[in-house]
Amino acid sequence: MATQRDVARAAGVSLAVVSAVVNGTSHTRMKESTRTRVLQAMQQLGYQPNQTARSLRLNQTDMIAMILNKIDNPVYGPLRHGVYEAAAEHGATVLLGDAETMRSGSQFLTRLLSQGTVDGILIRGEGLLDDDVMAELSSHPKPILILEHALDHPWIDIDDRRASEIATRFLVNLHHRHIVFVGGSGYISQQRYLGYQQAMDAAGLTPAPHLATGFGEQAGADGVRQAMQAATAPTAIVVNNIMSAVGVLAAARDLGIAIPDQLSVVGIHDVDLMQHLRPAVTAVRMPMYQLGRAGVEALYDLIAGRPSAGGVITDPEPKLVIRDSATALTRIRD
Amino acid sequence: MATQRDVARAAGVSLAVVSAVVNGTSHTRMKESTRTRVLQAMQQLGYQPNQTARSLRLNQTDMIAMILNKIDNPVYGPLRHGVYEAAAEHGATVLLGDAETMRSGSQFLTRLLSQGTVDGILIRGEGLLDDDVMAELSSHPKPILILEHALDHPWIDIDDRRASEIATRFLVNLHHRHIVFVGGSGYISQQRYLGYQQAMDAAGLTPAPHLATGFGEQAGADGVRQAMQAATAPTAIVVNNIMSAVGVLAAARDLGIAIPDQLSVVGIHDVDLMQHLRPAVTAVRMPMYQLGRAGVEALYDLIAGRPSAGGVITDPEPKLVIRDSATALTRIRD
DNA sequence: CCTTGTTGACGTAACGTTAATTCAACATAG
DNA sequence: CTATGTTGAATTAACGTTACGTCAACAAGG
Repeated sequence: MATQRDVARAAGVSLAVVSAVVNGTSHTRMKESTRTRVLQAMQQLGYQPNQTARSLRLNQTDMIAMILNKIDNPVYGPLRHGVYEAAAEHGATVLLGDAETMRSGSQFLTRLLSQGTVDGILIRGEGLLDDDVMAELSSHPKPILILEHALDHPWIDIDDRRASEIATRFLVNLHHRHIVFVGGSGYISQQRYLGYQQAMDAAGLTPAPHLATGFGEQAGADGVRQAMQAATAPTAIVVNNIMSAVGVLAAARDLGIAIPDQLSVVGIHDVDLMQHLRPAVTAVRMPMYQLGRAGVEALYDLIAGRPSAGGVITDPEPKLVIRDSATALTRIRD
Repeated sequence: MATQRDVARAAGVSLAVVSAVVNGTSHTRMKESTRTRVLQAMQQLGYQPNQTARSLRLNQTDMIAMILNKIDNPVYGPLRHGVYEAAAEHGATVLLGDAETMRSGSQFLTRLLSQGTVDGILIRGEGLLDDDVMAELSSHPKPILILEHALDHPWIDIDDRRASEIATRFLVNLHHRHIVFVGGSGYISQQRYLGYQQAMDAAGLTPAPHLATGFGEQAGADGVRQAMQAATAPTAIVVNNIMSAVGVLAAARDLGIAIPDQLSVVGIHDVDLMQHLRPAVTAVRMPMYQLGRAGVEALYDLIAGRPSAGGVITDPEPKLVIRDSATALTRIRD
């Protein structure tokens, strides 16, 4: 492939001029005629800049890594979009990795740890990374930003507590009194349980214990089964994880429980799928796209050595999307 | 950060020795004691190799790009796993891009086209890339492998025709006679329609015209609605796209059609979600993981200048996973 | 004794880019 | 006419690696 040297030779100018043309440096000036001559030579030779050489020289790769705990989770779709978009605006490309494969010594981790791979790292799912992996990453000279609540790193997160509070309050307003929270483990589930608790308390209702069955479809199914075994079965469920909601629907059908007539369901996080399920699932939409964008901006603040704006995103609030899986309780029970 | 030069100084050896220790070169030899001294110095200084410099020197980045037409499609989960795994075995990292954002002049495309970004490119969804984008990519000196049927490039694909043939034959064996194919546009849908046609012909049945409603949930719903409007409504449907199957279930429910009692449904491609829907969806599992692995291997053949094994993957055959969405037709209609 | 081979290492030239430094040619002001 | 600027460019030193070529020291074989 043609290099700047070839272009310089073809255009009859020095290397410096070609470089200046390539990235519009003001320091090395030239006549407009020279510029076009260089541009023509580039065209003719099919010159393509060499990223590697550029990165070496500038000590900057224009790549950032994003590590997700479960890359397949559809809630990450908008997050990824936000990150890709914002990264592109910064002229950067995204290297996507899965937390599950990030073991110590793995190819991806080794790559990340080596110099000149990425300019910064975004992580969602810090809790799922082994401690030694986090330690290795932390020793990396490039900045790290966590896309959830964190203690040892700059972070930015969505308002999980508020989301479940909104979901719970919605059910309270539909006259439900026995509402249960089907959740999982970890800080995020805990926050969501807190929001549930808060809304229950505010309504003068007794919060049920946290049914921490885990993540995913099976967890939702398990949650429903456990909940329905209680002395007084709940009339409504707040589901921690949107994929769990799928399991909740399945388990309810299997148990012969009609949704929403016998059991109302509200999910946290909204994905396209929810509107195509039957019944379509009422869910709280979280600003994942904005989280992605804000994460990249904060990371670039860090990269530039500027103070980075972190904390919980409150501007686009979690938003309830009402569909068919929750309905008002007409027959008051106790 | 410490460089090889620093390590060399600390260990009292030359640069060449450090480099040899780092990548086990046989040309430059050394005493075992020297080797351990270098290793110790590395440890002490926290030396991390610089990928960028390495790439520049070797003209090889140990990265490959994978471009998917709809990155969020869950059927790509196993494909991605296969690609990531096989790439890691080759010491390479994967740069994931979405065909939707690959416009001419976009950040990602520009990056791909520049030298020293990736060693090769994997594409699924060639048809969705603009012609000028494909032309630009093709002019790239690094090899390109298409993960579906292609004319202008080496390719490797799954057996779509066989898949729908299997699905259709299954329904035929359940005594269905009015079977319809809900599909979309493009080569893949066409192949699947062909498989359907083939199975229908083999059973002496008349294939219905291709109901090409597109991709995704809405397409599935549209397909059902159209199919049920026919003079003789079908008793079974083969759904081209797995996400369409979700839409089929929803539309059937909305129309008051019981699945599988009034309408049997078989999907092509299987994803976790299918077993959690109600009814759980009978589907043909495609070897997407193997496609990913085989794609990487073929790409590395190309990179090494070896002849690459392409064509349709037949070893793990498409496999029917029987669940609850299809049942035998007992009441013979006409 | 010289020749040949082996062990263990060193020096250095690239790879392609960027940016600091230098400089010739010419114009303008005093 | 000289001093001072400006325009338009060329030279060159890195950035961190890798691998080729070289070489000293020593051993063994004739």
